[in-house]
Amino acid sequence: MTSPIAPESDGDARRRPPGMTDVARLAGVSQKTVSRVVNNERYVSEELREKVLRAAAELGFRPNTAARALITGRFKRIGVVSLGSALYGPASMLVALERATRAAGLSFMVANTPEGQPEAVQESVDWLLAQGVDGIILSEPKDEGQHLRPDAGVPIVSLGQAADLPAEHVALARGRTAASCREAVEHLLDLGHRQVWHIAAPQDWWEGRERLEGWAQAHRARGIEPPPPLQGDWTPAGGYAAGRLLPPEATAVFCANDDTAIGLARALHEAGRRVPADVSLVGFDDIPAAAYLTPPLTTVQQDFEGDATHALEHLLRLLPGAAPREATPAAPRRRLVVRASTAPPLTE
Amino acid sequence: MTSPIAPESDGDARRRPPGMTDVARLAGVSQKTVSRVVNNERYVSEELREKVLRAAAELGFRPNTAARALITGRFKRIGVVSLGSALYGPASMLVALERATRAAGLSFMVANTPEGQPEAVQESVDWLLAQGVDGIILSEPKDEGQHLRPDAGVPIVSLGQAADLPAEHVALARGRTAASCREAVEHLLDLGHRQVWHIAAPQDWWEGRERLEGWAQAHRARGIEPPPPLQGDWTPAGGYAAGRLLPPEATAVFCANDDTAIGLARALHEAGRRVPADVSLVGFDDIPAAAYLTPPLTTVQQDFEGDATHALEHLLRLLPGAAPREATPAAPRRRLVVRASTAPPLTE
DNA sequence: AACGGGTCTGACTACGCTGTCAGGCGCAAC
DNA sequence: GTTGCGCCTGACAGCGTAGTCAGACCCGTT
Repeated sequence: MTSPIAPESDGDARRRPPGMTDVARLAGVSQKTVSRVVNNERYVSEELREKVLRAAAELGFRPNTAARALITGRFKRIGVVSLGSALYGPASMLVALERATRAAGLSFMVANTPEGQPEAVQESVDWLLAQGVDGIILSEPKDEGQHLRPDAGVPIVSLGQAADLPAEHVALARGRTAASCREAVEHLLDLGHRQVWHIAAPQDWWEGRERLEGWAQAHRARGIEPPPPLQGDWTPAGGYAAGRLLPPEATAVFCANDDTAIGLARALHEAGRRVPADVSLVGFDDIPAAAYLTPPLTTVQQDFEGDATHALEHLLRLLPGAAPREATPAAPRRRLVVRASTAPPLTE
Repeated sequence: MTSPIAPESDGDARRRPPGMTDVARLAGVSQKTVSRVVNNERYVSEELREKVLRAAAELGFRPNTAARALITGRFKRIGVVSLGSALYGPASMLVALERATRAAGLSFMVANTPEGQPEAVQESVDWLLAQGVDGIILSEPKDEGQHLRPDAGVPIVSLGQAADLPAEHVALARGRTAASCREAVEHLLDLGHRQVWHIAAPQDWWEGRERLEGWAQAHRARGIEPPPPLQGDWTPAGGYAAGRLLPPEATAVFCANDDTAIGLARALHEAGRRVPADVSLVGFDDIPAAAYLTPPLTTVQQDFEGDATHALEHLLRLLPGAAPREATPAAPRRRLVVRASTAPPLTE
């Protein structure tokens, strides 16, 4: 700023970050050779390789992903559509997906669906496509993913059901959740309960529907008519509200998730009904707090890491140029964790 | 597949997505005009604009962000370094940051730090820089962010303390958490408790240190010597373990977070001590379950949305070409929510 | 009639990188 | 001595977009 006339003084000019050309000049090689070193291509002498690496380190060179993506047409990035929610389940799934993605050398971008908008999923997909992704995972547990335009141009897989997608784009086997729920309800029936009530998740979440379905299946398999389901909303508040509607003759309840069970437990406590003596409770998720509630909560433990890895591998298999991968090691498992919130019904 | 010899038949050839050139050809204009329309530049006649938009829609044109980033040098993307954790606090902050970022028209990329690695934060920052971001927010609540190389080339702001960063890169005022904690502890002292115990978070988290600091401050302000803090780890399990070490004379405990309080409550229950009659409990976070525990938990409610918006605006102000923004509307607030887990000590 | 300025449009170029291709070298096979 | 083939290197083109600049046109003013 000493000489107002000096054009673009070199001092504080916003200098662009170094490129391969700069590295090449410093190392005394061609730009293409730098490219080869950076990408670990064959046919570079050890001598030049080291010279290039030294020059790159000295300049603090970082390859420009935009330029690379422009020419290769690949972003090495996958997008995830998720409900914007800090609920334990969705949040854990996101963490697991991020871990799996990065382990695969890909980057990871989330788009949360604004709540309550009918076209929210399509909008998030568009957003991800606009940002540039090679594939999309719908972690969105609601139904809105059912109506996607088919012209995305990249593979899309769903963690659950999504009517519009071809069957091979559904990453996790349908009915898996239902089977776990069925097991949980059977545990209660085995204890001697005549029937098991259910505080359901919203039925426009497919995950919620599956949990209800498994609960109903367990009854029907034994020729029992399930009681009418109560309506929850995944939250403790919803569980509490539903709990106040629970009829006095109920002796066992299967909740759509642990948070619901917490709310229900509170409602029961206020009504003077003891858990598990008067009412047995089963949740779903095995949140960290579940083992430390009073009483500790019987629940179904999920395998988010396994699910995430499974879904990602499924997606990678659909990507162009996918190496033919061997069969997925093992389907993720869920298991019932029996704690003190379940007991046989009181014999009167 | 009918003719195995046909070289690259046009049918299923992976055709690249349409570009501005294709749109231009269809609309009968130059590529530059398409660029102008897409970017809402001035000096395009309404007639051409509509023709271009029609052509773009017909081809399903999506601007190529890689090419745009290549030429502008900006990615319109910010990165967030976070602990990979589904803990309520971190997860809520991520959701809030995503929302704020997208509202600002930017995209958003998370890098979770692998646990337990000393250089984890630097590594995540490098990862984000390699992906291409215009700025970075450290949501990482641990200390490892203190030793960042200064040559990032993009602005970095921290949600908390990070010794290496210039002061103006710390987005949230230091001591804010401490003040809230102090208020929580004062609530207990005001109820008549002689002293308040603390189950601390790990002290290599600055957030954990601040919570301990506020607790200690509340004592010292009244000339009381605080009891030695017990060591927790944010989890119910940690709270439970610490709770078993809580001396019998303790009548009030301030927990580093709600999960810790849940574990502590369990330990107290097993020891036959009632909450709040024998021991009062205060948590931190106001997780959704807090109001539905038995007893409902007194706790400090956070303002993740506010914090996220605040931090993002702080970052945007550091970006080159930042419009001079008016002062941030209002500092995010936290407030104490008093529920049934706190009461005066029993008068013996 | 000539001029100046605002409006509109397109040709050209550069961004940083990877793909393609050609060429030089050394070595073994004929 | 020639040929052929691996190994190594660099020149060149081009990915899809935005910046620059020149030019065409229209208008109102001198």
